Amino acid sequence: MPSVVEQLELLRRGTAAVITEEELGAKLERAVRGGAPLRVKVGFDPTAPDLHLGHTVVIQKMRQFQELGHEVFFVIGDFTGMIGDPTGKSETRPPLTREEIEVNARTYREQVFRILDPGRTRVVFNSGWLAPLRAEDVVRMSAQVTVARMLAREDFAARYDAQRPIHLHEFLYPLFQAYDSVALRADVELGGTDQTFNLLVGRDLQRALGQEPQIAITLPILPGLDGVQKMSKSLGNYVGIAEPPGEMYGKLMSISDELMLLYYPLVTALPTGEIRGIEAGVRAGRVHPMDAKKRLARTVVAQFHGEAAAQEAEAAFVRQFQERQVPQDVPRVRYAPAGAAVRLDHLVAAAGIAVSISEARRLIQQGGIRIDHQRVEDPSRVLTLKPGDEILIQRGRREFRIVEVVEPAPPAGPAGPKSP
RNA sequence: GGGGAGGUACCCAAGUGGCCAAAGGGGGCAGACUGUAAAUCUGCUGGCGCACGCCUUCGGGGGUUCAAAUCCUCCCCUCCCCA
Repeated sequence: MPSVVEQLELLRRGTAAVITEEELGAKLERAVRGGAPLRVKVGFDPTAPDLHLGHTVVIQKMRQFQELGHEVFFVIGDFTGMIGDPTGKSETRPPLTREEIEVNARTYREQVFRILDPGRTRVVFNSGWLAPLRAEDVVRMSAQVTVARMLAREDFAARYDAQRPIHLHEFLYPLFQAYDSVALRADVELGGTDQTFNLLVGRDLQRALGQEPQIAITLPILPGLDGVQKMSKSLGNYVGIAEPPGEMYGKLMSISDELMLLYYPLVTALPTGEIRGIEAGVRAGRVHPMDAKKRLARTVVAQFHGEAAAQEAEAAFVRQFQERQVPQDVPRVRYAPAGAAVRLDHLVAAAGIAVSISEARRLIQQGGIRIDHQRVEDPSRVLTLKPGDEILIQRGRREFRIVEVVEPAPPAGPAGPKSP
């Protein structure tokens, strides 16, 4: 195990706060001497079926602990998931069902080992110790925190001020999370800066129950692709770590230059010096921001899919968006028209590229649709189709669909239910 | 337990009998500009019909009216103040 100084140096990197560094040093000191590795805990709500880049900021820190020889506990909050973490939320979350939690937990597990070392990760479910708690235990825990302190939390305060509901059980969330630390005898808990309060409650509860308090390490929250709100699945501004390389690459290329510079230190493992160099180059105009962004996208894709896939994603990106070529893997849709004559708007809707005929009409009228590379403007235009025809439909710049015309369906009617 | 304020489309929010498929903003989509940038500008943003037409939608049910998001009634939900 590396020296305390070396460990501290690495672990401190990229963090928002370490509460407290002295205590962390002391714990590391003991670990180095006695050899007992630190017990590092991170909790995840099994709400999002997809892990995204935002999660990886924390997961990469977990990985560092592992590399230093410590033990990492990946806590799946299957019990607390039924409450729903109110952190940062402007309203009560709907509770998850047992089944949803199980499905989500499984996907979590699959995804997290793209980064973590399975050999040094203990995946645990907090229902294991939370479900058996007695009312008495809950009462005792609740006595540790005052309502005023809860209301000091910005998210709760905001809701309170806005006269929005805050349900009593939401107050229990930080407590239960804190109890996870007690149950695991955690030495360290990691989380985003929005978790600060919860992590601190963990320290309080441990102290109250006679344990040495954990070190709370917070990491910056990764902004979403919009650059405004934090990255989250439900806001749709995310890059999932299980997404195909092309998707990932494309999403990263669409972010603003400012955001790109912010992403570099948070989502890549590139050496600090190198990142500084890129930033300086961009700011001085020596490096074209687009090239810097391509590098970011390539680096991230390579992290999850390998170097080859990253190269391929970049090549495909250049072909499709810079050279304006049609991508190779255009989804194909079979279409059985009711007759030989088909109106454009119907065709576009049937291809699944517009959600309704009305939407198709609007898109066409606005010049957003190309048929076989030709922009079309009259939604009422009639095409004559025969089985075997193939039509390339393009919506905007990034959506393509190839419609294969097949034998007209029997009487039933047109309707082109397409494959997913 | 008493008093008061509310529930409008994806979100926020106007609208208090017909001119309301419902102002405005956000978000989203498309177009222009570009580096798929971002920012900005323009258009669109319930469904079905080519269309001035029809259908569904203002917490839920029932009612008044030629006509309801708007009036009445019952129910559900939220917030505030007092106890």
